[in-house]
Amino acid sequence: MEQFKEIWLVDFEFSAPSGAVPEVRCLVAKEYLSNKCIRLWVDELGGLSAPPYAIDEQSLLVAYYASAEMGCHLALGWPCPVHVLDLFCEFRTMTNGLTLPCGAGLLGALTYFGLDAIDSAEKTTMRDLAIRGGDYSSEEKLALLDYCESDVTALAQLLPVMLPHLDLPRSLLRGRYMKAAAHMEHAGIPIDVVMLERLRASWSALQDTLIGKIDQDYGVYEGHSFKTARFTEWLVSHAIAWPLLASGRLDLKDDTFKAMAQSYPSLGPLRELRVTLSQMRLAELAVGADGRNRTLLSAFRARTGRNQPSNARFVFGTAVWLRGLIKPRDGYGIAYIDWSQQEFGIAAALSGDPLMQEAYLSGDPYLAFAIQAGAVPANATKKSHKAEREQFKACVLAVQYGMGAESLALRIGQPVIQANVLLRLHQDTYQVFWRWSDAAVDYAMLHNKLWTVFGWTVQAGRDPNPRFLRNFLMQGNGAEMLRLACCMATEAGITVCAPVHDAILIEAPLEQLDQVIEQTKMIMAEASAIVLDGFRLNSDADVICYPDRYSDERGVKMWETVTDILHQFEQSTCASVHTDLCVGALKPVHQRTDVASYYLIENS
DNA sequence: TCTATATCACCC
DNA sequence: AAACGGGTGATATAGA
Repeated sequence: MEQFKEIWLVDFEFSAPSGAVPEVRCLVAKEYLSNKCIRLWVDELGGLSAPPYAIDEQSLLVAYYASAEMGCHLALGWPCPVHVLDLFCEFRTMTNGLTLPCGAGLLGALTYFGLDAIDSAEKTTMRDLAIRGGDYSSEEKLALLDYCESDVTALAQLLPVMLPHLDLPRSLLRGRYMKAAAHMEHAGIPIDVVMLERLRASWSALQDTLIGKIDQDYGVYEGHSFKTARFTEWLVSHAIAWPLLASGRLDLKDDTFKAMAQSYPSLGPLRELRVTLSQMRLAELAVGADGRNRTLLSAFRARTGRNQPSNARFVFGTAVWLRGLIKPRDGYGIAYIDWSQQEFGIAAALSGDPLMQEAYLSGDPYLAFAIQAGAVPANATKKSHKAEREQFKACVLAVQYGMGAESLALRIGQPVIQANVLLRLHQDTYQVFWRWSDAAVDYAMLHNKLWTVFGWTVQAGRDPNPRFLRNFLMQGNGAEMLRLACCMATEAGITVCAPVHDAILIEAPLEQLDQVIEQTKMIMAEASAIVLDGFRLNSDADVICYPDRYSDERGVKMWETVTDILHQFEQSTCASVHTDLCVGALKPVHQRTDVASYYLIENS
């Protein structure tokens, strides 16, 4: 800490409307060494082109949940500090895996260290005041500034208590990521808002249409709700025995439906309907007035250190077909760039298994594994041995999650004995990896913790899940790699729209797109080499140029289903409004009883 | 009618 | 007890 001449404890109050960048209300900054304090309301901040505190190489900014403070910097057009220490990140990694009585927020950290905390009711009141917006009386301004200062005071208490626990270079690396997170949260993902509005306008009617035709034959829906009681009646009247859960309720998993539909084909359409409706989730997608999907990434929220944005608000958390809403602005392109077989590569590098590394570097680890295991000839290709490759791929993924033979067998539709053979081949082929993996579990059981290369730590806790421990070093180090790549890319001035666990979405003007993609791929390779001590992972890019929209092959059918029905609606509306123009050209939607059944997706 | 719980489905 | 890692969230039903 001696390296810093100034240490600024900083807190902003702001509101963050859904999909928008933060609206700053006020700022309190206190210099830890001199106790100098700055309190400013937003009208005094707007004129500043940089923060009223030092942000150079010799200064440190300390905050709790610094992505918020950095987001305020960006909203104000201010540069970010060179060095950020985020006590939230540090508290998370110190206590990761423990159950905390008061959570991992500022109050939780204060409580954990036995420090005085303001009560959470007051916090809520003040937060509501910040969110309210509009005009503030001088009393309200004073109250909000006082509250803001109380959080800064809390930071001042927390810092000396936490400092002895910190590994500063690594802490600063996490702080660095909070800056990157703020940049990504600020950039957001470009959305086709016209299509979004069309979908929202017809959302309920779309579901009516989908349900309408199919449910005629079953009568198990009430409105948009599947009713178990009605389904039970239907089963009784058709003399079909249905699997039950331990609780005695019907087992309504899609897998069960799938299996039952094999025996009773009349169930097929109902299953398709249930699958389709389950993908109709759009509710809270957070899109700002400028058409960008912005939401809290919730950095370091997951036990593995991953980001954990809300699935409802974040377009990469919804059903894949809705990614069709992602569309670059005029003149721009976007690219989704992901590391190829990231976890396999991490396992190969960190375990030091030479055969696994060789398989990774071959470019097709799954096929390479099959060849190394002697299951296919050395000259086998993805085409010539498709089925075998699929099984070895499933086996690799199974191993990464600690899957057993029974589950793998179910997954690949093979007898358990075949799944056992595959798993045994993995153990025999990658012995070095298995020794490393076993050692990680043993270590965690003995010493109660594991950590990533940059010190993100998890406590095993009592009765830890050995499959979690086995997976942690791959997932946790994958998260490190992603964070580092996001830092490097945002610092290079690349517009990173979002991180997606093993991928990042970038945006650039069309004339620079190819170059930016190359640069990003280089950065991702570099980030992998830094995390994996020289081992470089490959990456693949999906490129989307205006006026195209993002499309994920897994969601194409559903996208077409929905947009086609949407067209029917809109044409029928058009027909009623402009009868002259449309007469004879269209049938009203209620006559198109084939629509729902025609467009429903097929069983996979 | 509201809330809690169980179950299920989605994402990487 | 189960045995697929990390998550969030919607929905149906049971219970207050």
